[in-house]
Order: sequence, then C-alpha cells, then structure tokens
Amino acid sequence: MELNRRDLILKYIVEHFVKTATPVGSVTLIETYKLSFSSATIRNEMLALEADGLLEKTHTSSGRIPSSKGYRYYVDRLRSHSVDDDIKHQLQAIIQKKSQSINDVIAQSCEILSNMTNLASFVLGPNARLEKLISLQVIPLANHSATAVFVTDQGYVENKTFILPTHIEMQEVQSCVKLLNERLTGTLISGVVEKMEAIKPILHDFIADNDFIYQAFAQAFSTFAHDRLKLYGKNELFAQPEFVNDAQKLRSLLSLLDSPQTIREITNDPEGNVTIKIGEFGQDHSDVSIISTKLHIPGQNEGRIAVVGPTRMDYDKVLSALEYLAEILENAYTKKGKE
Amino acid sequence: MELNRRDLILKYIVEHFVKTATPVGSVTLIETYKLSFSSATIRNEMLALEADGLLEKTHTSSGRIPSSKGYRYYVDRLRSHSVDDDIKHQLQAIIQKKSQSINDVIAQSCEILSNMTNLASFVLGPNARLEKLISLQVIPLANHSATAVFVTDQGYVENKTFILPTHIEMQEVQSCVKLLNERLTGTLISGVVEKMEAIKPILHDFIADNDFIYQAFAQAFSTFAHDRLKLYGKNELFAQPEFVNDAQKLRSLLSLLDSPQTIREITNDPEGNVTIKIGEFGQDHSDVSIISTKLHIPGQNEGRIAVVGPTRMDYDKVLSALEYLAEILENAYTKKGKE
DNA sequence: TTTAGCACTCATTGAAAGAGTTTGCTAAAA
DNA sequence: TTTTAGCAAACTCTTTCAATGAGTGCTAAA
Repeated sequence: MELNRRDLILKYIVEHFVKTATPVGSVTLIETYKLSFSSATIRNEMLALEADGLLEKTHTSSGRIPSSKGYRYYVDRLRSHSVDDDIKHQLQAIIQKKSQSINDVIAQSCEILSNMTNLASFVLGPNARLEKLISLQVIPLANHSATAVFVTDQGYVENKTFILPTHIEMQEVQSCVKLLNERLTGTLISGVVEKMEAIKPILHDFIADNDFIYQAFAQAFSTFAHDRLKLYGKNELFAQPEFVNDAQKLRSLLSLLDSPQTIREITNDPEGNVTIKIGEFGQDHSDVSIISTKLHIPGQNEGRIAVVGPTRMDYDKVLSALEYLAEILENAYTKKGKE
Repeated sequence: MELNRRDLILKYIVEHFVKTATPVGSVTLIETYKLSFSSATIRNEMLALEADGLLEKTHTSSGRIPSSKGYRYYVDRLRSHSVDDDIKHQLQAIIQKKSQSINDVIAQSCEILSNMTNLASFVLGPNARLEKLISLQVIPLANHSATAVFVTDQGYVENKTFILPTHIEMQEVQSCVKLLNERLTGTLISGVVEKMEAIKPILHDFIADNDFIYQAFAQAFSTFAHDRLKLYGKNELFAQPEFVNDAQKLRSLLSLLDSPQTIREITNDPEGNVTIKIGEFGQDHSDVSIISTKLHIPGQNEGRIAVVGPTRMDYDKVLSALEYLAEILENAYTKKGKE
C-alpha cells in the first residue's frame, strides 16, 4: 500500500524518534530517508500533523515527537506488520519442546520477548476464581504445625503453613480435612470460601474451635488470585533513555507493575484480542505504553501476555511478535489437545 | 561509656552524614552539636581521622564523609545500641499472632523492617538441600498432563506441571509415582536426584520411556533451591539520594539482589550471627552495605534476614532492629516448640 | 594543646556569549 | 495551486567567566 506524503512523513518521524529518542527535525528527516522534497515542504506537513494532534514539540523551536494520538495512528495505519525472523525462530524453538507445560513455555517466551524488544513483559495468568479445586491435602509437620496444599484443575498450586492451637490434635484436623475434601473438591475457587462457611456447622462436630483452619484456608484462597502476575525483563527498562535520567518515573512504573489488581484492570478489555494502551495511565504514567494480548488456550481460561515500556517503543516489532506468539501458542496447544 | 573527643567527632560525622547525605564540615559540626571546642580543633582531629582511613573527602576542600572503615569503626565501637520503640512494638505485634507460620511472620517482619528503615530487606530461606521430602503427589489434569507436588518437612512446597508423552497413560505414571513415593519419602532434597538415578532401572519396569518424569522431577528439585530468596521494600531504594541520580547504580544493585546464588555467597559467613558487609562488593557495588543475621529456629535449618542499602545507612537502627527481631523470633518459636 | 586568622581550593550558581537546530513565514519559482 | 528557497526568530546546549560560599590546611599566638 502506497502512503500519501503526509502519512509517510509521520511514519518516518515515529520510526526515527523510536530509534533515537531525539526530536526529529525536517532536515534530519530528508537526509536520513533521502526524501525527494524539500525541508520546507516537510515543515508544512509537520505543521498540519501538529494541528491534527499527531505530533508535538518539546519547545517552540525543537523538532517534532509523536503524540499518543500520533503513535495510535501509526499503529493503526502505518506500521509494516513485519515479524522479525530472529524472534520468530526463537519463539518456535521454545514451543517445540513437547513435554513442557504451557506455563513454562509462556514464561520462556516472555523472556525472549523482553530480550528482543528491550522492554519488560508480563504474564497475567487466567483468573484463578474460574478454576476448580481438584486436590486439597494437609501434610503434618513437626512442632504442631501443618501445610495445606491446594491444586486447581489447571495445575496451579497454592500452599499455606499454619500452626495448630495447642489443644488440638493433628488427628482431628485430618478428619476435618477429609470432610472438606469431600465437599470442596470440584468447587470453583470463587465459591470455596462461601462453601466453607456453609460447612462450618458440620466442621464444628469435629473441632469446636475450627476457626484457625478456616482462616488458613481463606488466606490461601485469597492469594490464589494475586499470585498470577509474573514480570520479566524488568531490568531492560533501566536502559531506556526516558528512565535513565528519571529514577522517579521508573519507580512509579515499577510500582504500578507490582500491583496485580491494577494490571488486571488496565489490560482488561472485553473486546478484541490485542489491547494497545498508549500513554493512557494518567498523571505519573503518561508516557507508558502497555500492549497486551489474550491467550485462548483450549481448556484453560483466558490469560494475557503483555509488553510494557515507554510510549516511545517499536510498536511494529512488539505487536507483530505478540500476535505471532499468541497464534503459535494457540495452535500448538490446540493440536496437542486433539492428539 | 564516655567517648574520647576523636571518637565523638567521628560519631557525629557519621550520624550527620547518614541524615543529610552531604559532606560534613567542621563548622557545621560545631553548630549542629553545640560542641565546646573550636572548628580548628575539629579540623585537626579530622585530619587525624583521615590519616587513619576513617574519613574521606570528595574533593580537596570539601567536608568529610565516612569511609567504609569509618562506618565499620562506628558500628563496632561508637553506635548507641538503642532499639527504636516504634519498631519494637510493631515487631512484637506481628509475633503475637500465634496461628501464623514462622514464614508468614518473617515476611511481615521484613516489611516492617523495610518500612521503618527505608531500606530494602530480604529473607534467605533455609537451604532446601538440607530438608527432607515428606510428600510427593501427582495430580492428573486434563489434556494428558499432570502436576507433581513436593513438600518438605519444613512445609516448603514446590510444584511442576508436565505433559505426558502421547503413548503413556496416567495409570502408568501413577504406579511409577507410587514407587517413587515409597523410595523417596524421607530423603534429603540434596540426595533425591541421585536416588532417582538409582531407581531408574526399576522404574523402567513400569514405563520404558520414563525420562519425562525424571526430567520434570529433576527440574522441580533444582528450583527448590532457588526460590528461597524473597525481597521486600525494593521501592524504598528509589528514594535514597545515592540512587535517585544514578539509575545505573540502582540497576546494578537490583540485579545483584535478583541472584539468589550471589546473595547466598555474600551473606554466608560461618562465624557469628550477624554479618555486616560495608561496601565490600567490589567494582559496581562499592557503596552498598548488607547487614544480615542468622535465624536459629529450633527444628529448622539456618535461615537469614538481611537489610540492604547504600553504605550511608543508619547502622545503629538497622542492627538493633535486626538483632531484636532475631532474638524475639527465636524466643517465640523456641517457646512454642516446648509448649 | 587549643585556637584565631588567613590564604587557598573547589563546587556551585548565574549571567553572558556563541554555536547549532529547527521553526514559521514570506515571497518567488514551478 | 503547490513547492521551495531564504531568512529572521526562538530556543537549547555548551562554554566561559566571575562571584559566592563552604570548607580546608597551615601558622603563629594564646
């Protein structure tokens, strides 16, 4: 597809700024891309692009940088959709390893993603509340304590170690657990606590003072939901020029990424597989972009993979890689299911 | 104990610099601490302290800052050994909660520690290799996969999800696991892989191609060792003046803390409970200090709690808090064992 | 042994000057 | 009408210079 001059200039400005992190001027543009029109023409176009809100200036006589809207336009209409061969091959290599669980594969893919884009990435696991509890076990330890281990139908494991009140014997706990096992296995994680509440009176027959079990279990189930965010390539962000000279900005980004809840809200877009948020995180995070994609793995609830960095990022590379990764992951695990 | 003038001056310089992060001059010192001798006298003492390698200058006519050796001297001889009451109360409050496992208590204590000192802290769990495997379970999932769950006698849980080769049935795996369970339960983690190697021929009778089980298990056991490092209050470091203007320094510190192996080496001091490393991490980390203390919890192998930050830290506060924490933790869990 | 006095060093700040980009506008050229 | 050449103006960035001020080391007197 041929781009008109205006779009071409915007495309070059975005790509040049992404590479250099320096505002782009009209002469620079001509020289770097061997353009056949004069700098004055470019300046006129730039003026128009700025009027449309696609470009910005850092000061009155500086070169131009893309605005969020400019990046958005670039992403929607100008990017090349070219998948980097190197990334492609590396991702394929990971997927080949047949005996690895999907989570291991995803983890390694993220590392590659971060590595190749020099940005951070994260995986937001499927919402635990939609999974079923399939195993509940209590293992006695020394010192009157025990570890409870919970496993969901998706292979997620959570555990909680607790200390028994002195007057209670392990034997009693075990019979409680047996009951809980019978009643809770197969329940959705989201419903477990409620169901336990209902069982409480029956539990009372085994141990009058059963609150400590209730507490320990409830805590484990609440962490089930939190532990599903894994961050990769965090250190890549330190090298980005926008953060090198602004530790405060980096700090606020990293603390944003520490909060699974916020992340879930940010990336939670009901429509479409790929969500592209460009500098839309208000106040402190105005120059942060997050590109995320849903993962539709058969037999598994929806998870997400995302890449995070400054708005000045190589959207084409990131988007292509993410889309490619999501596609081959889904293919691989759909096939495996049918085998 | 009365300090002689020289020591008193060093003490004040350390404490003033810790507070202000600015080189301390002779007049400043007199004015802030209402000293009864003249600035010239102080300068003479400073000269002597510098000759002894306890003080340094940032440039010829700047005030003095403590050297690593100076901090060391301060820690050994000049600090006040005063435990902050606020920290004390907060830590006590955590320890009171009887039903919490030791690991939960330690985690919360670290958060308090970081909070009160504005430094990062970490827990290095007991060496997993010295714990015994007490439970091994394989839970079948959909899609021809399964999750293996391992529990040690200290209540540490590790899990690994793997996909079965197509020609192998879950039934076969279960009988393998039964055998492994009989043979491996009670074994030290450090010896498990070796023991599995020995069992391999017998395993062969159940499943000829049993390598996938072997691989999955071996991987789980290797992560057992790695996962024992937990970092807290990382964000506090961003606010430290030595890092605010030097993202590179911060990056190298954070990546140092990402490596459990290095951390284990650094804090691994056979003698003494408390290890104080002041700017001894070479090249990139010359202005980092790590204060760590061993935890002797009965029935548990040795763990460690540590506080990390720039060499310019409040050693008295940190050391007192750490010592106090170690003491009350040990007391609390020794009592509980006897109950 | 302590202190007052003083010359000297060096970082820091701010102003001024100059170089270098890049812009927007105007007017001419295509 | 569109494009371009030319140019003044705006602004950053770097360098230079001088002034300021905190601090030192040394000397000589108390």
